[in-house]
Amino acid sequence: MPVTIADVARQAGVSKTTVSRVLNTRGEVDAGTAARVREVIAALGYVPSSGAVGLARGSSRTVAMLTPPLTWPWMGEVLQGVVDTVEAAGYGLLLFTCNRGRESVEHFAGQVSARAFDGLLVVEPEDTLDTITAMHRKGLPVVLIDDRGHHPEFPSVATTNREGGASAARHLLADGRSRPLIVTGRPDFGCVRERLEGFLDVLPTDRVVGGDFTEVSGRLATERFLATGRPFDSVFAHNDLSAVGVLRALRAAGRSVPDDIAVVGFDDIPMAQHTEPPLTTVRQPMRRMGERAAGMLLAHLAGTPAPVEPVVLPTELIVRASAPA
Amino acid sequence: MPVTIADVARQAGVSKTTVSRVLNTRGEVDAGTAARVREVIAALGYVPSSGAVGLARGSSRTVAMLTPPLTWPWMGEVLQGVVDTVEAAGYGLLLFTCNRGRESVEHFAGQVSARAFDGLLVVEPEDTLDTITAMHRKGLPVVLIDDRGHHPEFPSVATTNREGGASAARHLLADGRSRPLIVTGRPDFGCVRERLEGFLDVLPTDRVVGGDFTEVSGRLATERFLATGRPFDSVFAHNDLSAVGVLRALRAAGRSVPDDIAVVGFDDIPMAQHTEPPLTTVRQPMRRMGERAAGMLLAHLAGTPAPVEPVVLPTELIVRASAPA
DNA sequence: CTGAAAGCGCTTACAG
DNA sequence: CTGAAAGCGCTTACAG
Repeated sequence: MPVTIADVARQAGVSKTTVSRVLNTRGEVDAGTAARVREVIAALGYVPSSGAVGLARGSSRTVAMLTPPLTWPWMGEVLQGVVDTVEAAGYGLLLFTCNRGRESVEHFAGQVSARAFDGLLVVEPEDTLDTITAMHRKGLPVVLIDDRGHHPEFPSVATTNREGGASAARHLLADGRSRPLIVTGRPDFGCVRERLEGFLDVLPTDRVVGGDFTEVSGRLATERFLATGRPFDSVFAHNDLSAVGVLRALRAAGRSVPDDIAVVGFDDIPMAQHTEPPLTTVRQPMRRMGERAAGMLLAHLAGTPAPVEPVVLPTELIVRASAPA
Repeated sequence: MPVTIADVARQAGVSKTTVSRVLNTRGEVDAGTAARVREVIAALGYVPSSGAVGLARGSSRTVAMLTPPLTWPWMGEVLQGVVDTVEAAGYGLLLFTCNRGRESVEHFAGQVSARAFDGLLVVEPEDTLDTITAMHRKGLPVVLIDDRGHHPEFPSVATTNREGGASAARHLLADGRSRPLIVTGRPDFGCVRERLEGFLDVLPTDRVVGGDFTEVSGRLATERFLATGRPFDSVFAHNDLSAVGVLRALRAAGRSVPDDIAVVGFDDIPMAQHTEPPLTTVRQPMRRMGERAAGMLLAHLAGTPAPVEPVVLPTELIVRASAPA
């Protein structure tokens, strides 16, 4: 039998109303009374039932997060940033991935309708965008962490993809590399276009081959380009995973990195430190993006409306052996 | 204004009791009445408020998970296994990491007392073990995913560390390697002792150096051992991260892998496929461990008590280039 | 088969 | 400064 507000009230010789008041630190309580109530609370180890509080107040002090597969190499950082921020605010975090298709989307939608949480954080919505849009229109506060598309309807957090691409180009240029090969991600992603444009602004080239962010695609793209015999002295891969494939293809072809070819990736996933050679890359501040998005959502719930314009956090070039300074 | 059970009752011309009965599919409702109520529910898009249901029933249909830092390379798999299982059961998953010391442990403890969830999954409890034990004694169902220590008080899921160590030894032996070096993890972890014992049973050696599961420790341990000049033809590292350090030290010393030295790790983190050469390793079924632990907790909540003995899932040797067959 | 009423544990006008 | 009462949206004996 957990202790309830009624137990505290009885024990302290006051009404439940008064206990509730000291709980919620409303000023209108006699200092002595308040002290006595607080003692009883401590003595009994009383903690208000979150369900009951939620029902009475009409909010749950819980936010939800909807993510792509958690095995993506940078999800850990994003999640950790979100969890830390949400925990620090005294909120709970409900996690959904909708990894199992329709059924899981429905379960998720059900939780929304059941008012199980007050706000929602979404990472890279893909096939859930319609569902989320509908929820948002019905009044659910939503913040996106999204690089792929631009959804002006939602507050969002992104990163400086364009400047990130430019920084990669400047780095290669400073090292005297003038004939880069670019291995892109899927061209329908906004981040891919921005990374490409930023790079091309600084270091124009027509050596551009398409990939899809997987290691295999990086390897194949490199092999295909090598087969053409066109010379190149560096590679800018649009994410680290495909850069790993690039490194592998270059090694298999007997090209030395960075002596023959310098390689720069994007993301700075944990693996980037451990490739051979370690990968120079444009770091996305995933943890800070998570913190920031969570902060915006929490602020919104507290009454501060989220910014209309996307919040854009800076990338940072991390120089390692695959493309030294 | 979300629609409530009262709206449905009014619209269908029945009492809230009856609506509740069809919601919870209790048999004692006239088929026609039930059908009518169901129509109204669909028409109104009614979903019961989870908070109100929880309060009335005294349970939340939510489980919590307490994890080490989410940036650990295998946490994504565990989490995904848990999320999938929990979602499929129609439960919510509340995520805690207690990453910020005392304060976050207190927040977590508060949520427990607030009965925000019905059961708890814990991954590798370290400094939270006391807190968890106390909660468990007060009646909170708990399942551990834990390799490190053995806590007979809790139901738990682990993996065949001993057999995993043995399989690594058999693999090396079959390849004609008879002088292994072992780079261990922290000796106070149960999994480390088991991996060591399993290996030594098959392939005894006194070439054992201590590490702590980090890449740096693997590198330093290897460097130190190389400095002694003692010959060895293979390395068994107690986890993949330290195996990455081993590979690096060997390369720096000009030893070829696997020609001079074969290397076997443990875990099969994503990075293991991308090292140079790719890492042969003993795979822990992290996702299935997550699924299984979640399944046990859910079953317990549904009335099937969890097994007293730890559930032990099999490891699997993954052969790659660092120690070919 | 169905409903009125009490209860889950809180909060919040309202009155004093 | 304090309390009685209603209400949040459900479920569940109890009675019929």
